[in-house]
Amino acid sequence: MASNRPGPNLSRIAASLGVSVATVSNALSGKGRVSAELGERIRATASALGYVPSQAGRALRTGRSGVLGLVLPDISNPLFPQIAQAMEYAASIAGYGVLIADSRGDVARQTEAINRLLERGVDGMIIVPRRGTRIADIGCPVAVVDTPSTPGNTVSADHWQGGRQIAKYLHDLGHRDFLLLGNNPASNVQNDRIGGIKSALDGSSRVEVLWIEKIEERDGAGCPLGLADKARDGFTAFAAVSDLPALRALTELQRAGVSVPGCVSVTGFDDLIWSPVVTPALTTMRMDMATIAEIAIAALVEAIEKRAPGETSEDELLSGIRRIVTATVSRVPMQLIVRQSSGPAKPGKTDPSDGELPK
Amino acid sequence: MASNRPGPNLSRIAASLGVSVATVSNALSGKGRVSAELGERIRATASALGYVPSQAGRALRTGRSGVLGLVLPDISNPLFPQIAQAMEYAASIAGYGVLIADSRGDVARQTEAINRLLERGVDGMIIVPRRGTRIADIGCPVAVVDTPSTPGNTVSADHWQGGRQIAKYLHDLGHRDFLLLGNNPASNVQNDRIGGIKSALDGSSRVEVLWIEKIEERDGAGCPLGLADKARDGFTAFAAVSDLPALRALTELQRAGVSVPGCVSVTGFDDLIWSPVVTPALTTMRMDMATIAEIAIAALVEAIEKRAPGETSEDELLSGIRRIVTATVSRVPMQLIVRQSSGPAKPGKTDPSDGELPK
DNA sequence: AACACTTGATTAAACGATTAATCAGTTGTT
DNA sequence: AACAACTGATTAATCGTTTAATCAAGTGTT
Repeated sequence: MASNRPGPNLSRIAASLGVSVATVSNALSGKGRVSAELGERIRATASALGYVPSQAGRALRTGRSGVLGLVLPDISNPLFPQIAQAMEYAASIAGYGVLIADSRGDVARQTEAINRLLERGVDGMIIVPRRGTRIADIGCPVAVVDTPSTPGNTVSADHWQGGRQIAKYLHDLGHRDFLLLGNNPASNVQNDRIGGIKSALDGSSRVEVLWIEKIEERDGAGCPLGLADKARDGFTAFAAVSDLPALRALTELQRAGVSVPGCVSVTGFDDLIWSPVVTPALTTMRMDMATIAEIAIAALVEAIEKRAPGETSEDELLSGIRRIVTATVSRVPMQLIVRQSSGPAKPGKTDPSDGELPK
Repeated sequence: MASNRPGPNLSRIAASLGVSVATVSNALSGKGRVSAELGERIRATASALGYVPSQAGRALRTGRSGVLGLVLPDISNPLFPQIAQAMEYAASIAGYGVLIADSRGDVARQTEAINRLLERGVDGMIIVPRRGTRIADIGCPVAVVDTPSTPGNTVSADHWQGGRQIAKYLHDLGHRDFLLLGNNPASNVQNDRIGGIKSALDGSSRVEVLWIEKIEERDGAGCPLGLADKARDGFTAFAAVSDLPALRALTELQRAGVSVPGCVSVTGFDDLIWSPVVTPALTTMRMDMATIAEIAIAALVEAIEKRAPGETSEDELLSGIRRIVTATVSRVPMQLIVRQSSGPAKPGKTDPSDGELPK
């Protein structure tokens, strides 16, 4: 009997005040011409009746759903909570909802996930690409959050600068022998971080890079990385390009009796959930996700809302080239978080028996 | 000039075949009466033109958006990637999209987040409540994923059984002195896990519970938990109710020179991302998120789709009481993942110098 | 041949909001 | 006084889909 959608609609408000729906719509959107007095009365009864505009009706008419898609091809990424939280917050401030899409780590299914979002009529998408995948042209504005060195990147943390900063910090502590730990050399983010670290270290330092996935291909997943041997070889700074390999390094070294930070220092990137609670707590570089999300969403929303209906001519021109939005600020500085896993480099050979600073 | 939504709509297909839109709609949905031959022709041209139905139009007409809301009040929870991934997958199979909502850990903002979802017209929601928050009646079907002991729980892992299982495993290894590590006693999930563990240990074992947040209230966040002292007191099994405290215990013990699993065993819950890669890799209990998500989504979808339009009478009856959906299977078994952080209990006093099995 | 069914299609009315076009008054200008 | 300009409101069309109601034609029964 009753209408299947709960709550009042525009016409119910209009009827209860004896005015037309158009006037109610105008009053609530503030667009047409409505007298101040009537406008006030309309707003009052609208909120009294608990009016909630129907997104479906609005979407149908305006052609905009008010929803953005968030594509994280590597959803198992421990950064996901941070990203999702920041994006959802920034989007909700801008009046948008966030629809998630997952391609279960499979690069081929990334397209499928994107299509699902398009079918749901998202107005734009935020894509955090997996390992430098290039984003093909899709039918809506896209913000790409990867790394500044990637062509087409909209906004991201300044991974290179982050690398320089952690390198400088360790160098200032006296470290001259750096073992860098990465997962996969195909990752633009990891390469930038490593590039930044290397660029900050002049010829006075020794730098070696260990790619974990390559080692695992040979020795199996979860295999030991032989870091204690590296410590014996004189490496004192174990700088991982993410907190996951940093944690791996920390536990492997600890297990082998190498004291951290007594003998060697271990640092990470991203300030993941566990970094403050492990012992010793992890020194790391944090991304300013809130700012990154804010910029990405703002750029996206601008691209969505500036396109007045019926600009297909210019649109066609753009779509052939790219629909990837740009932002004036595209690199957001990273922040050094100093905790207990890093300390002054011990002069001379590493001695597993010293440096047990308790606490 | 051109229509602002790209791609063809029903009427374009209808026009190009010289039939009515209703016939096209019937053919594509398979609902009305259409001759087999024409139906085939319609489907062919629809896919040839790349027809994608407008969710907005459909939503407006049917009153259903095809979108579910996912509410995770504690989004910084490291389980989030697992949950989001599983839910999104199960939902996409059922033809639904997933809109995320975050209340930034703030219990008060949970209502706000739920309202945002309602305003976007979600057809139902999955709520993973924060620490036993009771879900008030909201305007749509809700699936609650918490713990079987919570009233109103739709489906969840069988945390109690998981506790029994890990306890039995450790007991069989010879452990008799258990230190259980939890974060917060207000969490139903953690209490159930602890309850399960305790229930599996008869009088022959010593069991003590450490609530980390209580210790941190006194000593500050990230403070040492004094676990090495506990090991000295004779505790050999450190069973945490989540992998985060387990990792904390592991690193704190290692740092203090207590060998794991040589001197003591450490176990966790949830099989979080880092569990396989730390040294020693963490023995833990895994939830079957895929199954949980499948059940939750199925129950939700059934509640959504069974409600024929205009059942407000019965609806009113229900809404006053509860709109929380139920599933026939409400507890999903957990799975023991044995890795290297657990081993046989050493008889006699703990000696920090032994048990360095280098794998 | 008159009638009832079935089949295959069309017509038309929603769903709820937005907005261009229009209209009736009122005020202002010359 | 006549006309323009402005104000405050209404009318009506539109977005794309679904679906109940209707209709025309063919089939079968008596």
